[in-house]
Amino acid sequence: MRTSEALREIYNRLLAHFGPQGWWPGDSPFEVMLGAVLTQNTSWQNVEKAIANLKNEGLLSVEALSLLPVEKLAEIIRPAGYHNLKAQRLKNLIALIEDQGGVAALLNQPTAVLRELLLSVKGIGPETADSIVLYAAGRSIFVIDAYTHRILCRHGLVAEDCDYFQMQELFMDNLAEDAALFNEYHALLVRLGKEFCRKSQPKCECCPLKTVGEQQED
DNA sequence: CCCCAGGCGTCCA
DNA sequence: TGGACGCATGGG
Repeated sequence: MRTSEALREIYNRLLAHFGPQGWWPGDSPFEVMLGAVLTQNTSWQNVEKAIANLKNEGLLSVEALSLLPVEKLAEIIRPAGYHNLKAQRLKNLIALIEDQGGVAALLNQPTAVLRELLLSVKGIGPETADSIVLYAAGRSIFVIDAYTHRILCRHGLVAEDCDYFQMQELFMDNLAEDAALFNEYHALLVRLGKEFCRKSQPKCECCPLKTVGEQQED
């Protein structure tokens, strides 16, 4: 089975099994950007608490967060974990947004420029940058995360040492360039990961993908 | 008690 | 260039 066919088959099965995921969970591009930083190595459940705190404090704006001392911000986002680290990272992101003339102006930059601007922020790496490019700006870039890596490895589609950009190329070289497809695909991989492919479930039994790439039928 | 979660920067060989 | 480590809260 060719790679492009296998990736399509995986997508079709995930969509049939789970249905559309409606990502990203967030009410605005700005909230998506904050969530992308807050969810670094952290369960979304904890991120929701931090975002709820920000909303309750009326801090879900560039202006409010810009004026807020980093120590205060850290306390408010404490449930998301690494709060001191993430408070500074959010501040760094806010500084970029202001420097670029606001959220809309930043997100309207050409995709490659936007990506480089985000990566220039201390505390924003490939996954966080790509999450913002795809889910806040709506550009067709494929987001890779720990679940994606684990799923691809466990199904023998990539080697264990396959890095972020190799996995990203795997998807982007073998799928139509379609932001809606990339959006749903990544969300479905995370859904699959949460339910069937956590570290504590090494067998991946009952996984809806278990025969993809093999010759046998279901 | 343990392990783990939608990463990233730093340090060191 | 790449592997180990710190960062930290909350759930199972």
